Amino acid sequence: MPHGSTVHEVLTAVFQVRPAARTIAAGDGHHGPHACRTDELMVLLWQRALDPQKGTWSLPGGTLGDDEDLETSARRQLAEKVDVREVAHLEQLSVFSDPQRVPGDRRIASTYLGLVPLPADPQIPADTAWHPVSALPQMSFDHGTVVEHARTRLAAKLSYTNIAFALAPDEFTMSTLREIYCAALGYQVDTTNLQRVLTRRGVITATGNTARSGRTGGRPAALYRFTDSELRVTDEFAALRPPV
Amino acid sequence: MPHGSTVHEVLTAVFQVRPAARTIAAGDGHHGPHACRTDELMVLLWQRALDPQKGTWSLPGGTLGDDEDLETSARRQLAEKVDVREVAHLEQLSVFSDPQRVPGDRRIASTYLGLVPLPADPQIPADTAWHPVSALPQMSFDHGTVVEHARTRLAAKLSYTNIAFALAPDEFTMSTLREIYCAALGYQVDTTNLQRVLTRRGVITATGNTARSGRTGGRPAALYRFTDSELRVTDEFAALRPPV
DNA sequence: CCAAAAGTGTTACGATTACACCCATGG
DNA sequence: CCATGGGTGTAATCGTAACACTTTTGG
Repeated sequence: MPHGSTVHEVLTAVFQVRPAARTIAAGDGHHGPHACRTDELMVLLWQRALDPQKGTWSLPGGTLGDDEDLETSARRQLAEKVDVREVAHLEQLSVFSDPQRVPGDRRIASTYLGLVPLPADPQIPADTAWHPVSALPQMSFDHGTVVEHARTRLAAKLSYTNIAFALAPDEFTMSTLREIYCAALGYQVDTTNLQRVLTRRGVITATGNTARSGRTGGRPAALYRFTDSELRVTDEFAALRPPV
Repeated sequence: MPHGSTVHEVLTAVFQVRPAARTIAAGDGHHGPHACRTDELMVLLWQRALDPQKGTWSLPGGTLGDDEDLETSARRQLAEKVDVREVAHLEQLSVFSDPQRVPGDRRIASTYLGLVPLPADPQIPADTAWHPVSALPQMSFDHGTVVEHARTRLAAKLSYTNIAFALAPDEFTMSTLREIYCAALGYQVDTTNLQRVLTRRGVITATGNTARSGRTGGRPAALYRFTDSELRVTDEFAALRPPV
């Protein structure tokens, strides 16, 4: 065999919608009536302290163990290495198998998309940080491509599945849910229509409870929850639907 | 290490729409005006001559080589082992990584969906045969699950991409295309609407040529071709479309 | 009473489906 | 000239987008 060993690794793009930690220039105090600015979709990365590619940012992950399957491995890596346990949804993306994708021994990477719901704020190690998906730092190897795939997959599934359950808190107002969709999709979403679409499809259910109004007044919002806490396809066919 | 070696294998579910080779009871000579009966979606399988699971049917594939990536490997296996080279589209499905999925040394399987267009009729080895996806034989290991995933993926993508280019001949009539969609989806599709949907989306283009009418008469059909010969998403968002 | 936030209703539009009807060809 | 398959047109439907308007709260 011309090669040394081949190992199989797992890489996970962990996403969460989080308050944007940007330094806002003071004076720009006005928000449009539907501004999607406060929250942003972020991805969890750690910075390499050693070569190769010292200083670049990597996805959490590691080598697949002999007795675990990929999903188990992904969950283990997240728990052990970045202390993240609140992953509400984990799904496989594609495999990166180019023999030259990393220097040294061959590493075949199976990649995952992981979603962490809103209230969680895991303690993460010092070399680890959340980065806005819209402004990634210098990424290691092909990890930037993985994040891009993950973002694309998430945006697509927001449109025809209930996948947002894994980004939202247990109970939420429509405004909060709208923030989440805006952050994840990267464009404005109308609250009214969001409510109607998700209700029609049975994705969300009103709990009957209401939130208190904020300090600035305003009518108290009704609270909703996701009907299921597991991925469900709600609009399978864009066209050529099966006959009733 | 408690284990022997771990190998990475590639398995491909190769689909083609083919005439159903069923023994039809004579006398049932009538077809409904839109019968989707003549053609059927079939998958290429080979029968194991040795244990484990001797006699069961397997997907074509094999071990990943040291210097090739997964897609290259899949193409190589199909060319070498079942002599199939006319694969117009190949895409990754999921990875099967359960340590116990096959007896003996661990095998991690990356699975693929491959599509062969209509006019092709590759010479296949003696232990190999096309089987209707709707009536699979006794399958080896988890290969039945792979076929099921592949079928689901194909059906979904028929609805929002141009993936049918990889099942259709270069030039075709709408009737032929309808046969293909019916076979792949497993339910009736209206020719008129199929034409309109695909034309509106720019998926198919009229070539200007016409086919000759059959022996029984009938108006000659216009010929079409797919605009692209590579996968393209034509209807990304079922809902929550980005604002214009 | 005013601003702010939430909820409701209405309209318009786009895409798809279903189906009736007209056209061209071979026997 | 008639059966057969192909093509065109139209109406009904469904779901979503856009937006104006009403309701409820805090100051």
